[in-house]
Amino acid sequence: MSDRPPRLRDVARAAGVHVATASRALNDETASMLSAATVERVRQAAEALGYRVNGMARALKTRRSLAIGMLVPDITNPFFPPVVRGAEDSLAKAGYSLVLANTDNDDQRARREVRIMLEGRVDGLLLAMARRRDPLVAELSAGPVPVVLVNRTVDHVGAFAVVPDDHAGAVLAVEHLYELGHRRIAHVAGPQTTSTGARRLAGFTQAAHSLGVAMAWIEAAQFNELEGARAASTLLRGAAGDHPSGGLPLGRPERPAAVGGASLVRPPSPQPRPTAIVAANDLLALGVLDVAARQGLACPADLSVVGFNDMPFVDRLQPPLTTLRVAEYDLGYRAAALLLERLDRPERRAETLLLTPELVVRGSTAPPPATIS
Amino acid sequence: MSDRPPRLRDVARAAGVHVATASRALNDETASMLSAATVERVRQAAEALGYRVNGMARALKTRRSLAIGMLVPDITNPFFPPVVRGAEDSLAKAGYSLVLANTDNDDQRARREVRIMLEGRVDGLLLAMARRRDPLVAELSAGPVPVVLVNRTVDHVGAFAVVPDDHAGAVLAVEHLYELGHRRIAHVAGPQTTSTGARRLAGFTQAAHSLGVAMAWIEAAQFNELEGARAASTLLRGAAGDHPSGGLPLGRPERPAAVGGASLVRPPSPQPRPTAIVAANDLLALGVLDVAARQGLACPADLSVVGFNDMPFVDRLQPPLTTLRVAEYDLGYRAAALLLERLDRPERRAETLLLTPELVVRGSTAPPPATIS
DNA sequence: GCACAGTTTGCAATCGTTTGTCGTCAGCCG
DNA sequence: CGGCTGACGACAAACGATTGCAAACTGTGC
Repeated sequence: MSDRPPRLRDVARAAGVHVATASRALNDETASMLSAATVERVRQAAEALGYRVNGMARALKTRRSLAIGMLVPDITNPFFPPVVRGAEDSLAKAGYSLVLANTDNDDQRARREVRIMLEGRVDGLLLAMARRRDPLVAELSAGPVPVVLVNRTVDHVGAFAVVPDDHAGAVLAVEHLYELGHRRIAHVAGPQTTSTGARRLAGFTQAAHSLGVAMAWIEAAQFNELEGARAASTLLRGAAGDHPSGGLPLGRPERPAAVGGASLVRPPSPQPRPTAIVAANDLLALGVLDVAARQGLACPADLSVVGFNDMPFVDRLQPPLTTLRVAEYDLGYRAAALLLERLDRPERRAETLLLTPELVVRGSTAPPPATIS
Repeated sequence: MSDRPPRLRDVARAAGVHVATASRALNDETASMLSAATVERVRQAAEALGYRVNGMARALKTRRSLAIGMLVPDITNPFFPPVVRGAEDSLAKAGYSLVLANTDNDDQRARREVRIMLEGRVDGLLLAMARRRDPLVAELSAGPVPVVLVNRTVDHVGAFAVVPDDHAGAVLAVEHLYELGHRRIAHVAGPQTTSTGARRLAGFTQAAHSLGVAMAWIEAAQFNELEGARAASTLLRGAAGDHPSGGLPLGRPERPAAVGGASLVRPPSPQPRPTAIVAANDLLALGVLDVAARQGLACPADLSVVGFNDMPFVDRLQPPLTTLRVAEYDLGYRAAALLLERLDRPERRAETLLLTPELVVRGSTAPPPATIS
């Protein structure tokens, strides 16, 4: 208790060898240089003394901390725990530790955390909070440690990233609604500063356009229920404008003018309201459902709603939410695996891995109400 | 890119001072030993070179890594993210990093993670996975770094812990049901190997006893929906036994004999089924609701259900769940704060902080159905 | 019996800081 | 003018491992 923990020197002395020999004996890669007897003797001594290698000293010498830093906007958002879990499992398997920090989408806080992590000499960074043009991500990518983006990526080419195929997912959602008979579909888009927000919108508009359905969309300022409700109340105020010319450039929709946090592609006009809404994620969908209920619209009888992500427990809502399942665990797992690979092969070329979402049809989508129109 | 990052030596040379002087200039506590001019000159040089202190070297010298390890059973369980978040916020404020690992309630995995963390020389440990008699926790408490338990504690006295007042919470739940008119109340108890499971059961039985209501309870093997369903199906099979003599010793109920993972305090007898069920946590409550629905029992008309924890989204279930809100964020925040204090004052005496839960009445509880009995 | 090859092991430098101790120098008072 | 007192800053010794290189030792073949 009072005496300090044993050092390698103590082990060496106990085993009657030099400290260098002890080091080699304890290290699996170098143990083969030594005779089996010596290795055994050293290991016994280490065991007996309760020796534990000093990671700081080792890291200082080897320039490897065996730690990876991960930045998420907010672990409290139900989307992220599985991602973190996947990353942790992947890293643990390789003997790495996960250092976690929340950024709250706050650039200042993110920079602070990054500085601490970099000073702590993490070997790499997993970033789940990237914006499409993110100066911090740009700096970091040019920095001393390899970076892999998760879930959200940047517009700039040349990043390492593991993200869901947002575009394809949105197309799936629209096609599903189309097949049910919907011809007026709206989208509550996520913040267009994020790749997820932008690509889902792009997929939505492209699918709507190529299927020839009337559409409208609004950008939510954040991925949360409040913003979802705000957007929905505009969309459902009989305000859904017909927007047949909506094909935006694939994957890079232009940013619409924002109006008080939410923006309209077309000014409200006395058009019939949409019969279905695709939300850019489940949290937004929850907001939509709230507003619909408040306005006396039954889901799915009067309004179909599709979410995105298949967060835990959305299958237990009333009605259970139709949504796009993205393999969150895999997102984290693959991203961490990619990062670990890069540590070994630094010359590796940039690559983006797209994970295809799966449409999960539940109770919140149904054929549109029969109308005279 | 190709050249190594600048070292303190480089900064010192650029500023024209000795490396020791540079070190002091960059350190807020020691900067006062130097003239203002020198400090300024060194800081300018550091800034210009983009100097970043090498945490490994510093940690090696100071024996402080500025990192805290945290072990949770599974970050994917919605209860834990707020706890982790609270801990991270608390630590970040003090300049510490959070190293996170999942144990899956697996002792082997936990030991592995702990070893890695200790080798990485974390300064302290936050443990959210303790069992009532946990040899690992015992070893760790006697180990080289301070330990603070979160959410779950151990039976052995002398631990540092921040946990919800489980006993009081369970009493609140029973009293609430009693006031609604319920006189036959059952409990789906959590695993009795955990303090949360045991103390909630103790509170339940004590309250039931002192109010003189008929009660029964079953132990679930784990805190999840499946086990909740299993327990409920037994409890609702008209199998709820009258159990007036159930007062168990306060805070330390004896472990009942387990029967295939779930155990009955009394063998099933043809008694009327309970009109209300208190579940030891929200996940178990979800399982109860599933079974009730499957058996055609309406909640709350035929059966009232109370959960525990107020997990995210249980307010959006149908019906919204009545539950006990424990301040999860605070749990993590306070635990981390306590740990940090211990780092400064190692002689500090053990203490347990109990956070009182708050009863949140929602739609899943109502007066019992009027019966002839 | 010796040179040589091959295997083991020891030596010592190094990683980048922090910090106790000691010199130096300027200013001030007597 | 000399000695004393602080204030600054430099020296050098750690912290505990890893690793290139060289020495020592073992056995073998001639």
